[in-house]
Amino acid sequence: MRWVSFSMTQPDLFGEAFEREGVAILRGFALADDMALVAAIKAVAAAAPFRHMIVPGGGRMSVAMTNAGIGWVADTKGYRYDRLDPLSGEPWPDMPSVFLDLAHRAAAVAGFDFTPDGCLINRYEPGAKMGLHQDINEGDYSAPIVSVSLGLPATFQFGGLKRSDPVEKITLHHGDVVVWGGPARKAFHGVLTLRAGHHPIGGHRYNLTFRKAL
DNA sequence: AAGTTTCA
DNA sequence: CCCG
Repeated sequence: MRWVSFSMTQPDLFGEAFEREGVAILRGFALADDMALVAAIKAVAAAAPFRHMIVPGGGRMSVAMTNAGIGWVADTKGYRYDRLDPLSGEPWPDMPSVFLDLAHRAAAVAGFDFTPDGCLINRYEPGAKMGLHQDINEGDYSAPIVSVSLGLPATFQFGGLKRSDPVEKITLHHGDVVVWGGPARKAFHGVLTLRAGHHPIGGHRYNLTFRKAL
C-alpha cells in the first residue's frame, strides 16, 4: 500500500506561510461546528473531568486533559492508551458524533479515510504549554493525526523526526484544523506557553487530537 | 518520556 | 526579566 503524500499552503492568511510534506492546515475548518464541539467537550468532561496527568519522572503536565473513546494516559510508569479512565475505573465517554464527523471530514481533505478510535482533549489555561514530543504510542502509523483548535490562539511548533531538527512556528486560531500523516506522522511537535486573552468560549484554549490508537 | 530546573 |  502506498501512503498519500500531500501538502497545503496558506500563504499570508495570518501573515504566516507554512508548507511541509505530510501536513495540511485547514484554516477555519471547524468554525461551523464550534459551539457543538464545545458543548460536546463539556459533556465529556462532566463524566470524565479534566485532570493534570503526571509524566514519568514525576512532573505534572500544565495542560489539563480528558479523553473520549480510547484514552491517552500518562503516569509515573509511562504513556499508554487505555479504554478505562484510571480516575473512575470506568470506560472513557464515547466519542461524540460531532467529533467523529469533523475528524473524518478533515482527514478526507488531506486524502485519508480516517476513523479515529480516540480523542485526547487538552485544555490550555494561560501559562500552560506542551513540550516538543512525538505521537508514537499508537498502533497504526498509517493513520494521520487530526488536531482541532478552539478558543484562544496558540503558537504551534512543528519540527522533524529528530528532537534536534529545526522547528517551524505557526499560530493556530479558533476553528483551525491540522492534519499530519505519512512522512510527518512521527514529527516532533509542541505548543508554546499560552498567553492570556479573551475569547467568546472563555479565557482558555481547547485542543482535540484524534488518533487511531489501537 | 508530552515534566522541571539550572546554567552558559 | 525573558529567550533559545
